[in-house]
Amino acid sequence: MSSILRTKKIALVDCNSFYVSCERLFNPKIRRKPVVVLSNNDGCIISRSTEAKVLGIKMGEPYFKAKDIIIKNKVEVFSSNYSLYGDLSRRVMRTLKRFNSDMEIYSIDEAFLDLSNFPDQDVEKVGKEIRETVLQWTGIPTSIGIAKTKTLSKIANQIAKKKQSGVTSLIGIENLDPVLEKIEINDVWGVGKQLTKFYQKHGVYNAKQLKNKSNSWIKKSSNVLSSRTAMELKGIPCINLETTTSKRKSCVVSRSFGKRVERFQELKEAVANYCLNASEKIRSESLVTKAITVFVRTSPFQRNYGYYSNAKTIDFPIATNNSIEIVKAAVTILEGIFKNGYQYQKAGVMLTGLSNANDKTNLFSSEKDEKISSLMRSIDNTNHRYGRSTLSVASAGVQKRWNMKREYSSKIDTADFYSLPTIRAI
DNA sequence: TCTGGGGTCCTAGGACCC
DNA sequence: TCTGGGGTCCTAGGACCC
Repeated sequence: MSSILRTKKIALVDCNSFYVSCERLFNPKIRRKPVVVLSNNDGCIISRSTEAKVLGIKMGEPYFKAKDIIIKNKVEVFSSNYSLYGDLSRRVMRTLKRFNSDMEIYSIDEAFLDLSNFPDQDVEKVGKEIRETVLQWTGIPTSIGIAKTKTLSKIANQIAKKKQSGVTSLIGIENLDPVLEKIEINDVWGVGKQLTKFYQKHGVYNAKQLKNKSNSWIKKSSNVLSSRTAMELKGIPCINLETTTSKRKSCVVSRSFGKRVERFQELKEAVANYCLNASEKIRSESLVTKAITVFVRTSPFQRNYGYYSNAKTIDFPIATNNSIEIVKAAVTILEGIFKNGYQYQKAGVMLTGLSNANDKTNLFSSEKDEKISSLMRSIDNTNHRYGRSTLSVASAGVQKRWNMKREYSSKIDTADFYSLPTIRAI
């Protein structure tokens, strides 16, 4: 049959409690215990094992609020270790690529696969094979949902999470209404807090009800994104698989401080460090930036003690990825927005209007530029070999009292050969 | 007294995602 | 006492132009 008549079959592979699973890989003692992983600065809970979810610990909950439950139930706590998670993520994605299907890496722990080339009746079996392979090769457990559209595969995935087999296919089911009826509106992909409120006001409480709303009503009262979501619930693909990794459009580096910061000098050091980090990132992707924004703010949770938040942007005359130039601009902005007498909690830099460094319009125009560019290259190489910030600029400082809090780090580095886990063949 | 209308481009802010 | 970080896209509204 022609490919036009063939149904789309999209699989969503999602790693279960990904960060927790990563930590468990290197620490078998916590396999069946409740475990949570904290965000930067040990601020919030961002990954929970099933056992931790059962205890009522909420996603995104501030750590200090959950501390009572955590201590009482001897929950294992970890500070986040992004280089470890990133490394394991790459291993999972490499394994998925072996299945030779079109693939979109959607986030650190999720990927969509196009399984349209398999016959309808085979996809569930294929799903199980993928799941077993990933588990065996990387040690990471996944859930897989398969359906005609991305939005439906998200729903299939939610169902798969609750099943022993970890795989759910909605392919070949004539009437999905009984399934969609059980999915609360806020659990639909693309429906957040605000839309949930809006839909509920209009009597839409589950996925089936949204599916049955008229497209024109949705478009008129919300926007095209919402109408796409509803179409996808009907089984009509509107959101394509993004198989080519397009270049990013912006780059943000921001951190909350381990301690409140009041002095300009310390703020300047922090911002300079974020700039070095961001410019190195865009250089590694051969990008240049058109503008930089710097922002500072005090804690939004203590608005009564004098809240202050400000941001400003500077445009570069010529798009650049030169650390020195970027730090200079950032410091200029900071001088403009810094105010004495506030306890700053967070600062960040944002590089926007990114474009390809090799574009004709961005060509280096002078010998001096060529020198700077080669200087940047050698800084990056040295830092890569001897660890970040071996080479830095003067304003970046050395004390870093504002640095993050990470009390519960597992200190596992997969670049260190001896901490690699051994995966047994089953 | 009374002051058009429509197009384009840009930006800030909001909403969403993981 | 203690509340993450990094993205994308859309829309409304202002500036500007003819």
